[in-house]
Amino acid sequence: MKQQNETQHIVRSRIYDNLGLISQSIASPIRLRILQSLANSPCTVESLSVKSGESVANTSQHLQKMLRAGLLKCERQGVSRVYSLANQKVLEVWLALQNLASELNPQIQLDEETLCPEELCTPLSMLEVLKLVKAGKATLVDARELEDSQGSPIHGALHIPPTDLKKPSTTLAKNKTVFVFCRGRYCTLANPLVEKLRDKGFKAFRLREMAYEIQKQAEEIQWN
Amino acid sequence: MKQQNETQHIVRSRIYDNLGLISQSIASPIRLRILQSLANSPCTVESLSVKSGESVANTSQHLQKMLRAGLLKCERQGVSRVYSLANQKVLEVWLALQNLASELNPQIQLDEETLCPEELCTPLSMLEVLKLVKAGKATLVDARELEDSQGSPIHGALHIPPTDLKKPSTTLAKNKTVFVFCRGRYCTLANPLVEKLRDKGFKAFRLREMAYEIQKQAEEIQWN
DNA sequence: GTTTTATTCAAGTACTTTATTGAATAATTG
DNA sequence: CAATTATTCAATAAAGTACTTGAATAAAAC
Repeated sequence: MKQQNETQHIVRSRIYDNLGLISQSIASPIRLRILQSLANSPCTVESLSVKSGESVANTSQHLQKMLRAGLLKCERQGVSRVYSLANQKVLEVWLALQNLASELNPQIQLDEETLCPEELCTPLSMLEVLKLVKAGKATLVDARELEDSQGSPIHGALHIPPTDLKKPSTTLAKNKTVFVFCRGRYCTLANPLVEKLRDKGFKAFRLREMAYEIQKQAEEIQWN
Repeated sequence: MKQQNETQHIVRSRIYDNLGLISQSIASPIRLRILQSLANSPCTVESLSVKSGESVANTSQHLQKMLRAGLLKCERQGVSRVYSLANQKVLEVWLALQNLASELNPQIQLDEETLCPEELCTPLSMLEVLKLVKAGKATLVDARELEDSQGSPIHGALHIPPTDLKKPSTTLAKNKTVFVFCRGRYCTLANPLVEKLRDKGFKAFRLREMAYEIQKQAEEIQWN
């Protein structure tokens, strides 16, 4: 009995040490940026280095830290190595952290409002939006870069990349409300598109959610 | 337009810095232990120091780190200060982290099995268990210490603290299955109780979930 | 109003993490 | 097979974090 308690104590310590390691491996602004990039599409070291604004060597080191903790996987593709999330649970932690932050910190609330103004956002819940889309009463638009749109495609969404802003190559049904999403609450790609569409007389709104959240919600609808 | 992009860049940097700060503030085995303790009931510095096995001064410093990040709140109660979670979103991050860890790391999977053996656990989902309990076909038992049971009481659960193991002061209906919960997947308080009940001829199982998860699920049932 | 109790603070040392540099590697291309 | 490309490695300096110690604080009890 005493021995058993000792074993439990050791095992528990090992668990908490491992949990510490995993949480350490996401605990840095740069690594969170990387995670956010990888949330949308797998990337090479160089492209992550550009996106995060860090040197290649530094980016590589951050990637390896997360790789060692098991958060990422890495595969060769020609000359490059392509990193991606090991697992969708990584995204769940990242989302939980975003939710926590915006609840805890008034500064973050203000900053989120700057990037993703209330006025542009729909008052509807994502569930309601998706139901409208499914019923053919609304159009869902993906405003992300081509790379991300291909990395995590959303079924039923029309892709209008930032490059198409000036010369919109697609025609949207005028009588349907348009809901635009991008890489989530800290991304502003959807904003100019919503504004442009409103100028043209559309009813247009942006969603705060990132593609993964939309995908997840859409899957849930399937089963009900 | 250029200026707007610059503003967005600054704002985004500030958000990521803040997110980094928050994630830093949970990234340590000791602080995760503290979080786990606080998930069940508010605690004084001294009791957390005992639970985590660290000196009072060190515990206090860890607490202040989380307090500064906004994760905790603190109020005086007589001579002592009582710390508690600022917000349930903190728990959501902690749970997401646990889920991630047990998916990523085979070592953690093994260790979890040691603390919370499959053989003791119910194959039913928590939703199914709660429905049985609600229908009066099963008994829900809280195996936590008195302090935790009072800190986060679960409506409809019968409390059998560890001290009651030898002289069970309560009588359970023999014809109902018994489901026991404690502080969650790294806690072993429920195990001896389940074994004891099985010896006595009960159908008894433990739940892996912590009180907060049970509470949350129970609330969801209310609305359906 | 002195003592007790619970907690924090300040200072110090040991350790870890970060970003930078330039060299090393290893698959691919010419 | 030499050159190119994408990435990692190794070494370093600077910054930040962790734990300990003993003193300081501040509310409560005597």
